[in-house]
Amino acid sequence: MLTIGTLAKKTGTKVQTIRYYEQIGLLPEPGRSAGGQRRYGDAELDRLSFVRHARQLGFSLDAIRELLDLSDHPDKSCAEADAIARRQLRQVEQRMARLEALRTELQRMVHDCGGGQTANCRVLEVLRDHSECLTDHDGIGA
Amino acid sequence: MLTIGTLAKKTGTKVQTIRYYEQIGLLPEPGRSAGGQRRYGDAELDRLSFVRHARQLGFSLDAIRELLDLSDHPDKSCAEADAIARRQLRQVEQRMARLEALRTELQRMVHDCGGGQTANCRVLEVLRDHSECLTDHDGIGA
DNA sequence: AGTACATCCTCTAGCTACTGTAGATTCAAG
DNA sequence: CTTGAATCTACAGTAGCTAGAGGATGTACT
Repeated sequence: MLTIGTLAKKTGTKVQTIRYYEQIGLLPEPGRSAGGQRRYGDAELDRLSFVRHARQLGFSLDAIRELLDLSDHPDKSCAEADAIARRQLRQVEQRMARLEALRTELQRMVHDCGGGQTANCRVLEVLRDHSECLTDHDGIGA
Repeated sequence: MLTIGTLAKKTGTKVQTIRYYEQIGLLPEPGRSAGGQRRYGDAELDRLSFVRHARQLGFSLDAIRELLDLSDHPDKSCAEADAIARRQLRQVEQRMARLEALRTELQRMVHDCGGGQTANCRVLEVLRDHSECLTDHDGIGA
């Protein structure tokens, strides 16, 4: 039986995050010690590892909820899990494309910066006037 | 003189977002009409455009605050603005590297999915067992 | 002048995915 | 039996907005 701290260490999760996952129903309520502290078994360890791994791959908690549900029903079709992963892949590719454009623009900004005074700073100039951009970036950072 | 709605349209910002920027001190309090509605001039339009453009390039509101401050003092050294932009560029490059790893992993997941039952679904298997990953992805989505 | 309707106002709450804090309790080692 | 680390609950806070309620204002038309 694992304490919440040990589980946290084993999965690279913060203790509070585990309690948060329990609160939002992503993890089941675990058993408790006589004194009321949470005690976990291997099933919970596996489930939390699954969640963390999916988070590292960028899946949202909602998507993970769906994946866990699929994982709990081995007779269901694989198609749904595949669809979720494909959706995730598309998102990742979109983010990469946006970042690519941002990188180009930022590189140009810092490259052109002569290091003089802000009055004619390239960085600020570009920010002031979008028309100076060579790329059409449209998304926010992510 | 522009109403908040017109300013919103011209800058591609939501009305609430403009009020939010004002609230957190990113935009100055504008003048008001007799009835108490906000009225904006060209200075505000420029400032908001600057903010939006920087946001599109992924700068945080805190970084934008710094950049605006530099922009307000044309005699200051350009070095700070350059440093902020370089920091941003580094972040973008880090995010890209992480996404690259995630994309590889996701591609492998969906490619290997045979479309059978979830019991032997490749997607779920990979999520269950990190050791099946070829890449070491460590960041969350962004 | 009256009326209809879009836009505006303030205020509050909600979103994602956590993270941090305070004050009290429990556990394990010596 | 004490000490100190870990745990408990509950609540507040983070970024960067977004949405809604309930009411006031602005403008165009008759």
